[in-house]
Amino acid sequence: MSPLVKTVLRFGLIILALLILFQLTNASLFIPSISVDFVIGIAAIILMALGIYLGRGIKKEKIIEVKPSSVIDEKRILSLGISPRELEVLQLISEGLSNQEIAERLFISESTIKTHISNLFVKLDVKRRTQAVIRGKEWRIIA
Amino acid sequence: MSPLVKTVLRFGLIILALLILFQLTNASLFIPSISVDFVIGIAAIILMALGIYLGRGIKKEKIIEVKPSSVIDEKRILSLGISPRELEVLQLISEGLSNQEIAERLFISESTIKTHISNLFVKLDVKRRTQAVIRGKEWRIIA
DNA sequence: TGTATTTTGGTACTAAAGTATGAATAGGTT
DNA sequence: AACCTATTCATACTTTAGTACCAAAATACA
Repeated sequence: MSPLVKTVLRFGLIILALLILFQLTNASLFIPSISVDFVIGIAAIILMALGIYLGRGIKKEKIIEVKPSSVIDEKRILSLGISPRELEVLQLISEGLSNQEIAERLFISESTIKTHISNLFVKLDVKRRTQAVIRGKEWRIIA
Repeated sequence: MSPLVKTVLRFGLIILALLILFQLTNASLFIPSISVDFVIGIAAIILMALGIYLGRGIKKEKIIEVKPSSVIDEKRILSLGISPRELEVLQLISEGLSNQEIAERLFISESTIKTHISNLFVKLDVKRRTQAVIRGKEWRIIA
């Protein structure tokens, strides 16, 4: 089901439930055999069930927002002064590539890769590529 | 807050809300200036809010159940023939330690660490420690 | 146009990682 | 006892990683 359909259904349910409640209230006023307390009880159950259903829907969307928590923190990248190329290299390091392989992938010399990596280590405050990957993920600057 | 306290609070809220509702209902019957529709409206809002709050709690627990999906696959460790010591070394590699640091941590020589690592690489079918970490997590043999 | 940053690359070096091979020891199994 | 596996360690070696220092282009920017 599309989100739109779901939303329409939800609001439809709310309106329907409210209508039924008002009708029940009126009925209870004219038909003494149905106690007001009974109506209130039914109303309570219906509305709480509705609330739980709606709350679930709200939460579901929130979960969807939370789950892809691997959103890159652009601000931190800027504050660390990490250049786009350096970030690209870091990403490839995290994918398990060697300096040679990264160089071939980016069509530049291994020498340049080493420069980028050395600069990265300073900015990330690490000593090894394995630590760089951990930091990169900790600080959400790579996926 | 502990889960027990939360549960008590929740049910306390439910009872409180119901009591208020019944009181309001009685009041509306004897004081005509307060319309029944008004009471029903307030009841609807309170109960739906309560329902959403309760539903949120239910969902939160479900999320907690889903999150710790990183259970170590002991069967795969055995099938790969990875020894306890090798696994220990792999874990420390994944924490960003150098061979020297791993050796000091485990009170054995760096030479032994290299042996373990070489054997690990064969079993994991990788060429570098960065790849070993990726494989280790892919195959759920490390956290 | 001048300036700052990024990107690129080189050389030379040190350090770390990884391979290959062999071997000793301890513990558990048959 | 004989056997197997895990663990340990060493030597010698090759490869990769990483550092230090420098410098030329390219790019962006005011």
